[in-house]
Amino acid sequence: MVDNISERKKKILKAIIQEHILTAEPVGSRTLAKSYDFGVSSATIRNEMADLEDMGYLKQPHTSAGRIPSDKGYRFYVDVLMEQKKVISKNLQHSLQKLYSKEKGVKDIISATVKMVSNLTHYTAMVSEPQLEKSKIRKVQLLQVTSESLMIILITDTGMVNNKIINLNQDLSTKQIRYINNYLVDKLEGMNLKDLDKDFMKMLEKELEKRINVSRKLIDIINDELEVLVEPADFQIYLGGTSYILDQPEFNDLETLKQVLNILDTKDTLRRLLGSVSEEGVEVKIGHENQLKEVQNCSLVFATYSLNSKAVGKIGVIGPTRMKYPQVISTVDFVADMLGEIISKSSR
Amino acid sequence: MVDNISERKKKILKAIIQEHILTAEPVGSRTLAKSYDFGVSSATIRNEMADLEDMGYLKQPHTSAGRIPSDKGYRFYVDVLMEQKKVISKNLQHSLQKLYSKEKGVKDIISATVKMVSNLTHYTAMVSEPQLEKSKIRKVQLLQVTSESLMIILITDTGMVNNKIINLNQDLSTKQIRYINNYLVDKLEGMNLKDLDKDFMKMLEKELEKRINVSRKLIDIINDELEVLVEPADFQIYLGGTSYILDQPEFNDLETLKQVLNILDTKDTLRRLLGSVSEEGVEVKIGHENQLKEVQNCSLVFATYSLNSKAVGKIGVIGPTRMKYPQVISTVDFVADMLGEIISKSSR
DNA sequence: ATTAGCACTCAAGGCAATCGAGTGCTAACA
DNA sequence: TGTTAGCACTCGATTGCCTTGAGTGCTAAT
Repeated sequence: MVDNISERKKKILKAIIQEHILTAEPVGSRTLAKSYDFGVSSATIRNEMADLEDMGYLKQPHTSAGRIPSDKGYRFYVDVLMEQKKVISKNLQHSLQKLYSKEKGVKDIISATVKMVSNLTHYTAMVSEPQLEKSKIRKVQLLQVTSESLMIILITDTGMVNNKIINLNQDLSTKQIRYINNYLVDKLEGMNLKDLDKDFMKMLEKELEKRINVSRKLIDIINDELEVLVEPADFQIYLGGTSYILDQPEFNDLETLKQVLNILDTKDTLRRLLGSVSEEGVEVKIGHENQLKEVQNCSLVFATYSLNSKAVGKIGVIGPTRMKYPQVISTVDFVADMLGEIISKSSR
Repeated sequence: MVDNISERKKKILKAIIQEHILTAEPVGSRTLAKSYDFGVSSATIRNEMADLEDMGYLKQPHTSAGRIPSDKGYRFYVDVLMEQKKVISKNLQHSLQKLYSKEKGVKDIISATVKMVSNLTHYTAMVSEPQLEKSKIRKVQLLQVTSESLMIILITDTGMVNNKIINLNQDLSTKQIRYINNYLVDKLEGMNLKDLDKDFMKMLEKELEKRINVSRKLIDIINDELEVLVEPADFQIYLGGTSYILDQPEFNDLETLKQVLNILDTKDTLRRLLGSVSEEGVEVKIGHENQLKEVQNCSLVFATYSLNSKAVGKIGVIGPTRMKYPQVISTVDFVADMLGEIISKSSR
């Protein structure tokens, strides 16, 4: 259902939202008439504001106060009213590239990114690692660690390196290891990780058993460990700028503050918060549009970043619904692109 | 300089501190006389309290209030007065072991530990990974990733796995790689990481250059990357239970709260906070005993954990100076032991 | 449709009074 | 000489009251 909303109402709504984002205070008709030049009196604006409140774009904290935007108001602002900022200075771009240049691997790049985004936006930022199920296996390697334990190492085309120790509880000859290794290399390299499902594991198990002269139990172990290794449920999320939350007057209340910090403290909920990597481009979740009730007075802005034009991870910002959407959206968008590029380059 | 302090004063001081730890309020002579049975009147206690204040163990927030312990008071409490809690229930021990059993590697074990400690103590907890410079190299492996890039993998006896991609910008034959690999294995495995210093790298560089038929530049690159890989400066610190800070009334003030959260948000300062792994056993830093002024209204309790009876990492708790020292100290101590055991087992 | 005017509302801030937990001091007592 | 009862005093916290002022909604005039 599309509200029929006059040009003047739009202008006023936009002004109210921008003013509120700046001041964090309820906006009254007087101030509005003074600061902005609408060519109408405060009384007229009052009427328009009353209309906008009826339509659900604004609300009043209490009877004798000005108006603040509702979630719906912000939504309309983001979708329609707001002017996109597209300009990121070349300077910035350059200094970012320099910042990245001395990092050690994907994980370090992500650490640096999350710090950067939070510093640029002055909100708390988070970045998820490239998701395994979106990646291809580039390299598999078994490595003997002790006489009874192996390490399996997995390198993906997204530059992620996973590894896990496998305890065999029995000796294995170098030759046997080499054989299994070659077999795994042959079967797994180049494979999409999402195809590495139960069926495939069964098949792998059978074939291994048929071909080589090791106990069934051993193969079981190796398979189990491999399965855990590619478990998608526990990808890391990097967090930065937590203390920026405290700058926001809407979190002066300790109870709400605690709710949010609790969310940020638990990797599990963080993962749910970021959600799955599906949509392309920038996504904005305002207040009650979020599933988790603990963050329904927050807004989230995220973008996916891609390797080889395949979305593999997310980068996001969390702040109060009264957020500087234009800046944040353009920053997140820009950095996401950048991050994709850098990771591609570093893992090429 | 040892204060001569009577038994009765000790008893009173101990009572004041325990009362204050419980209530977070200044403790007055009236309440003290009522709750505890000293067999003397509040007036006498008042006199004793005045003495204790003169000696520096107590202080008054303002003239007409009760007393609260000073840092010196807490120090005396921890060193002399406090009764150590030594009992950790078998139940707990068991459930911990179970919790650990399904973890993937050292890093996951540490994640679980930090969460556990914060939940047990209700303070913010931190754990550092096993420090590289304390470890031996157990395994080195070069792995060809693409035609122009290698990965070098390093496994230590502490179970840490480090890796780094090396971009060569030139092709290298499998044979050459195998040669370099074997050379590195031969030279590095079994070596103490702290001996891998500039001199050693120089030597390595020279020898490699002499023996194999690759460009000087290539060797430079490999050496550089290896150097970065064993850089001790950037070991991770895992953090958990950040939001417990908010439960403490002493951090109701947003300014002090922000100071502390800022510290916790920056890995670098966190590292300084935990400090180097030197002393054995449990260490308690109370208020101004801390170097960083941002945490001088906090207390830190940490213990080192050891692998093969060599201290390799730290596990710590941060909270207000009004901390439940007996519980925290015994918990941290216990978990540190446990963690060492578990990691040893998992990386054996 | 717009606007000036006016009565009304209500959070916030200032102020004074009160409360009460706690102190220090003094004088009496064992 | 150490202990205690008693008392005046202090001072933060709480409470209630008043004022202020930004803001609204309604009405009547333009």
